[in-house]
Amino acid sequence: MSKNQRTYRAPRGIRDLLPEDVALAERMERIAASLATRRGFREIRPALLEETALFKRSVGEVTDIVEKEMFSFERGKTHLSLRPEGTAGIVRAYIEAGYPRNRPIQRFFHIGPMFRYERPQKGRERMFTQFDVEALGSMDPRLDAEVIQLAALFFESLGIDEIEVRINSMGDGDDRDRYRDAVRAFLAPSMEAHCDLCRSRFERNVLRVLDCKNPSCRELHAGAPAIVDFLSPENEAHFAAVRSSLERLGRKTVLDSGLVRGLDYYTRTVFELHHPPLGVRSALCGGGRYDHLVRDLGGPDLGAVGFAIGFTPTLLALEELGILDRPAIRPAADCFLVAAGEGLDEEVFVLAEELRSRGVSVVFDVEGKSLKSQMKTANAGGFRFALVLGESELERGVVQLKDLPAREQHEIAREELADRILEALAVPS
RNA sequence: GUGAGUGUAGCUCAGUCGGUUAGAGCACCAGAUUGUGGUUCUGGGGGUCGGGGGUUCGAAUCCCCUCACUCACCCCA
Repeated sequence: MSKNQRTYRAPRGIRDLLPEDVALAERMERIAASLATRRGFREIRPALLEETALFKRSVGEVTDIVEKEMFSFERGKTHLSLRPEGTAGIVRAYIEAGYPRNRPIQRFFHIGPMFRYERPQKGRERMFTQFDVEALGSMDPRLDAEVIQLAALFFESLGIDEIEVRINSMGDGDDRDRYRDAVRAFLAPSMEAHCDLCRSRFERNVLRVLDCKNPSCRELHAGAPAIVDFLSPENEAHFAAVRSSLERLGRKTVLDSGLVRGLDYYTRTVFELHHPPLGVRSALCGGGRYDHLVRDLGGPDLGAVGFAIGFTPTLLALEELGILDRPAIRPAADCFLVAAGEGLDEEVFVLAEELRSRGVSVVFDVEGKSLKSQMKTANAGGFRFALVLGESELERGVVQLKDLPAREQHEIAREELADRILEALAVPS
C-alpha cells in the first residue's frame, strides 16, 4: 500500500468469502444439496440479474424490497435489478424453459447470492447467500410438508435442534380479502391508540399490525379476527392436511395467526422456522405457498411452494449456540517443493509440473528464500510433505521426500516419487 | 431513512490530568559458524493515531464537521 494511493474496500454490506471461509460455506452447501437431492430436487442456477419489472410484478410494488431495497440500473432501454430474492427468477426460468407444458412438476433448489440495498447490521447484509427450495406445479399439501421438513432437517443436520415450525394460512383470493377487510374494520376504531409504526402498517399492510411487539398495541388486538375463521372449506382442508402430514413425521407445528409474509405472492400456507433460544434472531427460514405466481408471470395457473434459508443467520445461530466448529484450514497443496541451492528455478518448476501431471498437488517457493526459510514456509503452511531438490539430487535422479508431521525423510527415486506420495496420502497420517 | 456507539501497525489492543522520538502481543521478514521446519533467543520492516478544521506554547488525547465501521429501529434470510 503506497502512501499517496487511495485504497478500496468492498462496498458497504458486502463481504468477501476468503479461502479460509470457503470450507464452512461448502459444508452448508453440501448439507443443503444432499437433503434436497434425496427428495428429487434438482439444482437450478437462474440469472442473478433480472428485469426490474419481474420483481415488481412478483414481489409486489408496495413492498419494502421493491420500493427501496433493489440494486437497479438501466442499460439502454432495459431496466435491470440484481435479484433481491430467488423465487421470482426461478419461476421465470421455469416458465421460460417451457416446463409448465411438458413436465409441470419440478422440484428445484438453488444456493446463491441475493442483493438488497439495506442498512447492514448483525445478520443482515447487502449481498447474502440463500438456500432456496421450490416445488413447482402442484397444490398437493404433502409438498408443503415436504419442503418444511426439508428446511427443518437442514438446521437439525447442522446441530440446531428444537426447531419450531410456525405456520399460518393466508387464504387465497376471496377468503383472504374478506379477512383483510375484517381486520381493517376491527382495527380502525383503535388506530389512534396504536403506535406510529402500527399506523403506518395499517396503511401499508394491515395484517402486519397484528404482528406488533409493543405491549400496549397487543392489548388492543385481543379478540382480533383470526384467519382460520375466514378460510374457505377447501383452504381450510389444505391447511389441516399440511399440518397433519407434518404431525405424521413427528413434527409439531405452532399456529401463528399473526404470521404474515411480506411478499405479495404468498397464498395459503406461510411458515417460518425458529429456534426460540436465539431470541430476536430466532427466525431462520421463511417460506410458503405461492399458488398464482406462475400465472401472474405469464404461465398457466399452477401451484407452488418453497422457502428461503439465509446462510448468514444460520451461521450466526451456530455461533451463538456455540456449536460452530469451523473446518480446519486445509493447506494449499500436499507438497511444498524446496529448492536446495541456487540456479534450480527451472528444475523446480519442471518437477512440480511433472508431479502435478501424476495427480500430486505441489507448490514451490517463488520468493528466492533460503532452504531453511523454505522449510519454515512448508511447515507453517501445513503441507504434508516437503520435497527437497538440490544439485546432488538432480544429478542422482532422486528427491528428498520429507513427511513433515512425522519428521521423517527418505530419498526417493524421481520416477517413484509421485506414487510414493499418493500412497502415503491414501492412508490417514 | 432514523438513532446510538466506536475509529491508534496486517490482526487484537494499551496509551494516565493534553507534554517532546506513539507502544505491546500476535503475524511478517532476517539471523543464531553457510543442505532442512515445530520451541527459544536476537534484530528488523510496518502507523500522515479515519479525514478536515478549531482551541492550545503543545492534540492520539479537548471541541466542531465529515467519512467509515458496528449495533438497534423499519423491514427482513
